[in-house]
Amino acid sequence: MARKPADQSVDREDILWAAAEVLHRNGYEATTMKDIAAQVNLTAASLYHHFKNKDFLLLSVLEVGLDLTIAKLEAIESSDMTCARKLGEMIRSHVVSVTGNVAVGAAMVFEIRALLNASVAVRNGDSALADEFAARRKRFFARRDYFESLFRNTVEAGMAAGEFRQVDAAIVTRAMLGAHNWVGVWFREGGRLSGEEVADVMVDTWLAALRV
Amino acid sequence: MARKPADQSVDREDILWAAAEVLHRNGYEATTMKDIAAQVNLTAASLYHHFKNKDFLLLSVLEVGLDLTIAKLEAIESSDMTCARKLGEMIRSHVVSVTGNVAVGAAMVFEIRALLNASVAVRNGDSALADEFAARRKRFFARRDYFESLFRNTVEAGMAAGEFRQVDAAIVTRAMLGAHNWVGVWFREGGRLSGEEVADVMVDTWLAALRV
DNA sequence: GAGGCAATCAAATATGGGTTCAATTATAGA
DNA sequence: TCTATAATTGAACCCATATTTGATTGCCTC
Repeated sequence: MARKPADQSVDREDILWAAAEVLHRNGYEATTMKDIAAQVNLTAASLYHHFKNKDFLLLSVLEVGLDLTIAKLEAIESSDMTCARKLGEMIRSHVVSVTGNVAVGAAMVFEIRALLNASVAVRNGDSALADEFAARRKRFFARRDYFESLFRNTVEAGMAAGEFRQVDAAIVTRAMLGAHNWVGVWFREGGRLSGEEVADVMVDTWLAALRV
Repeated sequence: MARKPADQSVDREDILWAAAEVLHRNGYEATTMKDIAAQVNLTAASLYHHFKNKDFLLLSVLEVGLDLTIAKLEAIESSDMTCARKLGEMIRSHVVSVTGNVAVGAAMVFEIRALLNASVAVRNGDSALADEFAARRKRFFARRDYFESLFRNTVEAGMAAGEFRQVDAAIVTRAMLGAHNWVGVWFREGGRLSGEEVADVMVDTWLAALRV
């Protein structure tokens, strides 16, 4: 009943992935600290050694997922392909991310509302914690907006370059992201199509929607 | 502290809409019976006069939302327009539903997982209730599949008729529904575009994606 | 206007879940 | 080898929440 041997100990990372997994299955409110802990063979109490509380844990999951996705997108954006190529690669990358790690993908999508309501710190009356959380949450949403802008900018650039037809880039971008996010809901490993194949269909669909 | 005068009494319907509202704001698990009750000036206890328990209440909300949407879609499907016209109308109808009643729309989307996990009856050990719930839930999911099929069939019919290019109808349909569902997440009354206008963009986008 | 049903509530119950705490042990470094 | 630190735990705490119960009162019908 104490520290585990080094070869079976878990770190922050492990907990994050486990949490993503459980979060995907149950949703934030329905996910208990015990559930998450069980996934890594810990007790609920142990989680508090790694995270301040449940809200921070959730937020960390979302941050990690978002960062991973953004990193891939940035690499594509800074390449020198045509806008159409770029957009295609971005779509593929996003969809593959979602299918490859449904947990994080779905968490990203569905737990954001929980994040908005998050208020454990407030309930506790610990205003320092509450402030820190508010700040991090704000940063997260800013980053999510940035994520969205990577797609939107590419769409707009493509229109400017005459590669795409004229559309309401903001709405079309959100339609696109909605379609991708939704994949995390219905996609099942071992189904008719692989993640790559779903991604192919998406790329084809959106490029068709935008073709001049 | 008893029955309210007839002119201010609430019925099942009122509670359902109120619940949809709160559910949209907070999500299933974070929504308390008290929250819902407050929305209609009742106490939590009173809700149990109208619904067996929280799970049944949620399920009822989803059923109502789905039924409304399906009714509109069926009317369109049974008309004698071209497939393209039909699909356009279906998209418009769906998107307008979502923007016009974000509560139900979002509940539809986001609370389905809660529905999957729903287990109050089970927790209670009341197996009669559990069975009844399981049956209704099953029916709900069947109906949701039917809802999806209304779109998919139209896409397929359009392909067969040569109105649409050849695509993976199943995936494209889900992409479409994902895009629409997502509208419930970001749409805000009083934003740059009205619900109708958003619907227009969606129609345009999907018909473009499918045009030969 | 009496009886019965419908709708409501306050209060009590039970339980689950987040969180804290003090104690315990592995590990790394001196 | 000794010590400080990191990781982990069981148990306790506290509170919010779903649900039950029994009583109360408006309303409709005969």
